[in-house]
Amino acid sequence: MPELPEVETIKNELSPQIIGRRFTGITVCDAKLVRQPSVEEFRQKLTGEKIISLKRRGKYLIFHLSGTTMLIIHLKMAGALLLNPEQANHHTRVIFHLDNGSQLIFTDRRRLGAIWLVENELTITGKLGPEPLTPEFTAESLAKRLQSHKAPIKAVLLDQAFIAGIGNMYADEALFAARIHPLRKANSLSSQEIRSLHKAIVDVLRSAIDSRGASVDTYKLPDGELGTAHSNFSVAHRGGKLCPICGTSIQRLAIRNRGSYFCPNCQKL
DNA sequence: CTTGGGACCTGGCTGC
DNA sequence: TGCAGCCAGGTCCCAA
Repeated sequence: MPELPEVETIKNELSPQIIGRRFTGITVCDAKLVRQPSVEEFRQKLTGEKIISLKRRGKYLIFHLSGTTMLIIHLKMAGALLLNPEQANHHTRVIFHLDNGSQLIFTDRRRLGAIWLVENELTITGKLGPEPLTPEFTAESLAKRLQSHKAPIKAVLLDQAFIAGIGNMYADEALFAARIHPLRKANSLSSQEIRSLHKAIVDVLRSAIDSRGASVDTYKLPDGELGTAHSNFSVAHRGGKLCPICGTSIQRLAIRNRGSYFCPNCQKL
């Protein structure tokens, strides 16, 4: 599932391949994924545009273009961006043709992904909370903002308006690393626990980026390779397996209809 | 404002 | 063997 480390990795590995290239044509195989504007307008406006830079905000990929618009892509659950894949993929939704003959292919088995072409990126990303890997994200700012939330800490970490980029896997991993039960009310954490959580969030995300993301389910890098961050997971996607610290069986709990994995011994309520 | 539940979407897996 | 139903989860929408 693409979360912050996966989208960051895609951005890093795609950038040198596509910066400076121009779109020579767009093939839309599944109109559902093009959210804005109409498919026809999308194709017309994007064709001929040059890619100036590639950025990430939360889990969104943002292509800055030579004209006044920008291309924004969200991979949601099962999306991937593949550059010149060797095999045809029957989940291909959109093909971006580049002026060096390359094809950038958006595949998405579950059709949940989304693409926009907008004048102002804030119409899409404006509601996002702080980026966890920037200096603005401190233990102090985290503590202050947690005070007004009494929902389970797991639910608050998944709220993109509270903090951008954390998804189900890395929320579970960060809470485990900080030894915090996912059902703890956000405003009940001690300042020591908040410092641990802040460090855990940063460590978990940085470590996953170092491993080029986690390839659970369908996540692939633009060159078709897999990330390895999932092999370092302690609890995420490890229901019934043993806690690497104490050997207790990892439990699953549904929070906001999301599977939450934790160690009942290391993360007590 | 915060919160929590359902919907979207497809495919792999499980159990009868 | 077939098939119903669960599970995976990022985000939007709506109701309380």
